[in-house]
Amino acid sequence: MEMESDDDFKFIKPGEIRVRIAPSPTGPLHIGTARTALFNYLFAKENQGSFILRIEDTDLERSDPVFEADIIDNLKWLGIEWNEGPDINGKHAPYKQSQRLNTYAKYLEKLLVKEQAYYCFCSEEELEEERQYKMSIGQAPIYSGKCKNLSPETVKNHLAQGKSSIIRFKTPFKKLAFNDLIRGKIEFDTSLIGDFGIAKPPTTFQRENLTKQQNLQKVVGGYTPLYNFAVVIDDFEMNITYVIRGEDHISNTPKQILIQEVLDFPRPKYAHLPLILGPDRTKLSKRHGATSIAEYKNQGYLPEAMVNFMAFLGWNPGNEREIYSMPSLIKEFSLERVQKGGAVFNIKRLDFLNGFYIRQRSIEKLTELCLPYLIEEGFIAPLFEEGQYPPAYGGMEIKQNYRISETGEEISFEFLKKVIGIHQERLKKLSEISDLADFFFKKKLEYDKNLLMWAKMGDREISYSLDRLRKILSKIEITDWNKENLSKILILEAEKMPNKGELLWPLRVALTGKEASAGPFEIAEILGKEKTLERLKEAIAKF
RNA sequence: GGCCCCAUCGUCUAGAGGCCUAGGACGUCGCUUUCUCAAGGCGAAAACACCGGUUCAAAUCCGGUUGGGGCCGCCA
Repeated sequence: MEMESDDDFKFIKPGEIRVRIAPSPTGPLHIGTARTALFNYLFAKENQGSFILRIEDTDLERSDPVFEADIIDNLKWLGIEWNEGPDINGKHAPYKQSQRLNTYAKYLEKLLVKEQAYYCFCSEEELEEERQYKMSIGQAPIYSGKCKNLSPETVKNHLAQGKSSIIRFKTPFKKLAFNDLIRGKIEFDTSLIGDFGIAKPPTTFQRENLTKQQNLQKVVGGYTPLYNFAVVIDDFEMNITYVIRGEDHISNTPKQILIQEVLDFPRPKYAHLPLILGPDRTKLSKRHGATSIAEYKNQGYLPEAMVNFMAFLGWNPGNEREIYSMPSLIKEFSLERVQKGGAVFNIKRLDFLNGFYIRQRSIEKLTELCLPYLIEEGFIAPLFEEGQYPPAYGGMEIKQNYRISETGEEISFEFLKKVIGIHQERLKKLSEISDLADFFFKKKLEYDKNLLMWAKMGDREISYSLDRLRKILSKIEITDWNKENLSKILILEAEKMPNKGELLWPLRVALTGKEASAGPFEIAEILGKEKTLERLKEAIAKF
């Protein structure tokens, strides 16, 4: 479905603030893109403006619908929603450049006719050589303009022969300045830019894919637009008033302004955000570790933590408050308070915020969030009637009964809530629940008997403590088996010892097999009398 | 190499000429609590890159130096 540019954006309100995020679907949603999206979103919301998602998929070979879906899903997961786009089933789809090729062709033709763009037949090898040479003699590595003055006949002949070419913009020489909302005046000498490419011929792959859906004849010679050109056309057509993007686009800005000027487009306001940096202070990239939002989501970071964290990468409200939800960010955000310098991605801070938000969640909600990790680990499996097992976890009802894989025992959602509940304040990310709570789902605990020893206890003392525990606990009625009672009785008993640890440490280790864990009383309560005694017996057997 | 951008604790930052003996947060360390680990409370160490200038007064303004980064694609 080709869109006709002339009618697409008729609904735009005059004076409206309009921003966009323009990711290319050549990889999953990157943390940097997400942060840029967030700043655009906050700015739009704060000003009752429009926030647009535009998928920049002109490079068909590198673009992948999988990544497009990833970008959309994760933007939504973060709570960053666009409010405009082609109507699909009553919902706004994102704009896609691949569906707007006719629009680009129209303007490309215009530039060609006005002789503000020209065909360049130089080979890529030739160009690369030129670049290297210019760099070696200390010059700006720009295109020489060799094909700029080719005669119309020569061009026609080359084209007729099918000689490979790209279309270049005829960069005028001038001093150019723009006002950056974050950095102030930025100046360029355009003679140092060179004639950059604005459209390339389609590859065979592209041609095959295009002919199915596009009216190729309408595209000038089948050329597809390149970034700097497509952006200018789209930002104009979509009436973008503020371009808020990463600092890495500063040097693209004069190119885009030049095209705007030639085409008589108004100039949007620009704001270039500082980059997100790795620990080595270079642009955050794959080699620094996880860079996609999806990876963080899978590790068990909460969207509110991600949003709070990303907002403070290069921005702060100017007061001492550090915890912000999306609505409060919308209220407080301002471009004026955005930093100029790059911000190092500090995972420790993200962990802190995530832990904080985990502690804010209700236990019920937290349990729902944690269960997938326990299922994934194979500790538990949802219970289903015969043949009812759904294909993927996604469609499943979470609040239901489960089966412990190792023991076959059936457990309720309420039981799991208790398990998660005692670990709430220990979790930094959801995925950690498996290591923290594994002992609830194991048939037999594996641990060294030395772990049972607290301080300077010897075998005799341990045996005594464990035996004592077994005796006392077995006398407690099952109806009295709760952490309050257990605590009352056991603390009293422990106080008879030289040190409480001599009784409580062995108990906790016997129940968990761990050096560090939640408290023994709450664990014993959840485990139940039978299992608690069983584990004590197993511990005693080690001596 | 050329052009552009940037510069306060390890990190994110407050600071718009005197409120600065430079504030907060994460992290680190200590104390507290405690059977352990967390969480919580209290506390500590920790920064204005350098050199000039302007000014009675500079982290704040100006110039330079140094350092760091980004971009220089038939990617976006």
